[in-house]
This record gives sequence, C-alpha cells and structure tokens, in this order.
Amino acid sequence: MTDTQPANRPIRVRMAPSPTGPLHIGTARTSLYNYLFARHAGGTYVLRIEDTDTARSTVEYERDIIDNLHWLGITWDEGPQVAGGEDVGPYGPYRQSQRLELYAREAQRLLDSGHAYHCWCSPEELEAVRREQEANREAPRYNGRCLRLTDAERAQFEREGRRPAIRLRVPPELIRFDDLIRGEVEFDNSLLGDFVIVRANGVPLYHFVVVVDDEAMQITHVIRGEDHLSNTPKHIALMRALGYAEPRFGHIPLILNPDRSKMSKRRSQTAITAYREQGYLPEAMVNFLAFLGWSPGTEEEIFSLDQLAERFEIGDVHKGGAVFDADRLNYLNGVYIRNLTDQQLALRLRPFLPAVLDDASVLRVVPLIKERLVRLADAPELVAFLWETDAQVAALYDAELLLPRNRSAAEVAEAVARARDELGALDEADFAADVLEDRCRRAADDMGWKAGDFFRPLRVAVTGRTISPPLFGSMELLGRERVLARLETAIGVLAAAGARTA
RNA sequence: GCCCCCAUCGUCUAGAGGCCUAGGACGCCACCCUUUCAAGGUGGAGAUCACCGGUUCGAAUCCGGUUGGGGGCACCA
Repeated sequence: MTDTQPANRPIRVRMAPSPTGPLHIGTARTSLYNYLFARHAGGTYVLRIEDTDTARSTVEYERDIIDNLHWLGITWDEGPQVAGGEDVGPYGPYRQSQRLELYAREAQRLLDSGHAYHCWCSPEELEAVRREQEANREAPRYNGRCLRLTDAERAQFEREGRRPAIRLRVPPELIRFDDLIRGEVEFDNSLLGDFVIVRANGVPLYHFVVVVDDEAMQITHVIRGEDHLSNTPKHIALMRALGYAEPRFGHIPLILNPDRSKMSKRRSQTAITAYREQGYLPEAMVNFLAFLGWSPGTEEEIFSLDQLAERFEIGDVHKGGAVFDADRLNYLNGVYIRNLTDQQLALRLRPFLPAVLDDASVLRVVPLIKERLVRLADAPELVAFLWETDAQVAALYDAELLLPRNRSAAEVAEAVARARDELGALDEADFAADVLEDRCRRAADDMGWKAGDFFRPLRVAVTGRTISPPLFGSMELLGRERVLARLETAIGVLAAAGARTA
C-alpha cells in the first residue's frame, strides 16, 4: 500500500455530520471507516458538527446523530460528547455555528489577497445565465461578471444596498491528488466556475468551512463519501488560496439502493434510529456496515468493532459502490442474537417487551425464542400469548386453524379433551415441559394419532397461532391454570364446529 | 450537456499474471433433523470474471477503446 501519512503530522481524522436529518446509514458508515482508520493508526478522531445551514439544522437531529453514533460504539476524542453539551478538545468550538468569526476572518483574508471577490449577481440573473449556458450546451458555471465590474458599478450596487456574496477566484489549473482509495485523480479547474464561499447574508458555505476547519483542526486525512470526489478540486483550490497544508483524501464508495442509485430515504430505510428501533444490534450493524465496501481479504465475516479496527486498512477499501442488502443484515443480526448469552439477550429484549412480563419471565422466555429472532422487535409477536387474556387468544381461534389435515372437528375435540384430562391430572409442580411432552406423546400414541397432528390443535388452543415457540415450553411458561382454561375453550369451539358440519 | 469515478454469481465479496475447470457468505431450491416456525446439517442451481482489442508462453488480474452504471457540476451539505 502507498504511504498514507503526511510527513511530520500526527494523524487526525474527523467526521463532520450535518444535523439536518437523523443519522443516515451512509454517514454512519463513513464515521465508522474514519473511526477504524483512526483507531488502527493510533490517530485522533474528531467530531465536528456542520450546522452552518441554520435553516435546516436542529438540536434534535444533533442529538439523534450523537446518540446513535454512541449506540454503534463509535467514540471520538474531540468534539461535543453529548448533544447540546460542552466540547472536549483543544481545537474547539466543534460546532460550526460557533466558529463564524474564524470564517469571516479567512474570507476577508481571501478578499484582501485578491483570491476572492464580491458578487452582486441576483439569483434571477444567475439563473438566466445558467439557462443560456445550458441552451448553448456549455458547462453551467459562473461567468465572472462581477469580477469585471468597474468601480462605478460597484459603488452603484453598494448604494443600492445590495449585499454581495463572496466568490473564490478559481485559477484555471490542473488539480491532481493521490486518493487513498482511488490513486491518482486529475481534474481541470478551468472547467470550474468561481464558486460562492460566503452567502450574501454573511453565512459561509460548506466548501469553504470544511476547508477552514480541517486546517484549523489539523486534520491530516479526509475520509468521506465518493460524492465528494468531484468537490475535492474546489477544496484544493481553496487550500492553495489560503496557504493551507493539503491533507490526504480518501473517497469511499457509496452505499446504494437496490437499483444501484445512491442510497436515499425515498427508496430505502436510511435512518440508523429506525434500525435501532426494530431491534438490530449495534454489533451486527457495525459488522454489516464495515463489510459494505471493505473486507479483510479472508473468509472470516464476524468481527467486533475492536477486531475491525485491528484489521482495517484504508487501502483495502473498494472503489465500487455497494448495495445495501437487508437480507444479509437480517442474517447477521440473527447470528449476533444467537451469540448472546440468555442473560444478555434478556437485557436487550427488555425494552421491546411489555412491562406485564416481569424480568424473570423475560429471562425464561429467551431460550424459547432466541433461535427464532431476526430482530428484537420481532419478540412480542412470538410470545404475545403470554400476556394476552384467554379471551383475546380465544378470539384468534378458528376451527380451521385448530384442525390438522384429514381430521374432523369431532375427532380433534376428542383429542384436545384427552390432552386436557392428561394435563389436568398433573399438579402445579409437575407442570414442566418434559412432563407435558411425555404425557401428550403417550396420549397421541394411545389414540393412534401422529404426534404432530395431535400437537397442532394444542398449539393453536394455547397460543392462538399455528406458529409458535416450542409447545411444551410455552405451556410451562403460561401455567397450568391458563393452559387448561384455553384447552377447554378450544374444545367448545371444536364441538360447535363439529355440530355444524354433522 | 460537461467533468470525474466505477465494473467478479441476484446481493456482499475472495482474487494483486500461471494455485481459477473463479472460492466464501447472504438469498434461492432440495434433502436430513424436527411438535409448528426457526436454528442446525448436507447437497444443488447460480459468474463464458460487461464487451472488443492488445501486451504475454500464459490475463478475472496489465494497457487501450467501447458499453453500462454511478457521482458531481447551488448564495444545500
């Protein structure tokens, strides 16, 4: 691999989310790669909140981003540790909304040195120029009108009280850089227009503030999504104009929708919170995200965050985009769930199960559902029969549901009655899964029934469903009294159905 | 339209000139196990390595072109 370390500078990377929406899958993965890179190299990891777009930025989103980053297990050395909280680190403040004087100072410096100039063009004028360029099949870029203004024209605009934006004067030069992931990349900046760095209302723009902050925070490696690859020449032009050191850049592939377009809210579920709420484990999420565009080069696929940090090499990151494969995430989540101890799983399951189920019951439920869970939020449906009332369960009965193939309602009623008698003969202390199973198997055998056929109506009677956790474990958890009551109700339903068809 | 990036099974990927009649995983299909559903086990289908030309004794791997896909071209980030 190529040398990734600029000379004489300790490695510092950053993630710079914009609190204009909840933490996005793509941002999470970029944050993860930055984190892994920093950890692997022993560098410093900085979180900077890019909230210059005051109209769209909110504290709620900042909270969502920070909370979910923490949830994933990603930690940073500098930056706000808590949403709305105080900064940690010597290069603060770490919220761009609090760094406005710096940007103003640097913008003035560019103005003074002639690298930037005021632009009075109105949105309408710019739009007209753009349309004309499109009609002439030219590249849509600023025509440099305000660069050629006479002093009189300038004075006139100022008299009119029009507020100017500030544009960078982009030199027509070839920009070349050695991307950590893509290698040599070359752009022709003569194709770029003079872009705006500070809006007319005085608010500095993204391309400008990233560059200023990366320098101010001594960032050595800028690892970000491929969508920024084409923006890099702008950033380099800015750095040169400001006399900054150029960091190394690494552009990671995009995460794609199934149709291979850039992953979007429209086509996919993109908010990390949504996955969290459905009961995806952060460990599974991290493992999954890490492999979207990177692999250790072996056939191992289960990695903890620490193991990932140990193995991660930025040069091994792929160049091509990766489709977000929900099936694979589900599979991985299941693996992580099954790898948890019962106690650990009970703890994680707690928030997903209703309070009527006490902690001890949650722990007892775990062995019954562990192998059946894809997401934690799937748990309630699996064991709802435990807290549903007998009446609620009975409402789910349907004679059809209770009937195995080729058995009449009368026959089934008889079988269920037999089970009720067998189980009713047991006292509370003997009402355990192995005993229940033994009794029922014998009864089935005795009546000449296949065990499976005999169990089906019992399952429906007890859980209200044809699909359930193991029958006898479920019965044990439900308890003698309620099991017998439900069997009784089912017998009634079957008898009525039998009478109708007879 | 212009610029840039990318290209191995449906998907995530292994592969850095001969070990590849291309490996693994997910998904899919069988079968086994089995009280349902899962989990687990075994096996299978699935990629002429986008295409065309080179270079080479030899190319998925190197070079060029073509095609296809994606991204960027804002007083959003």
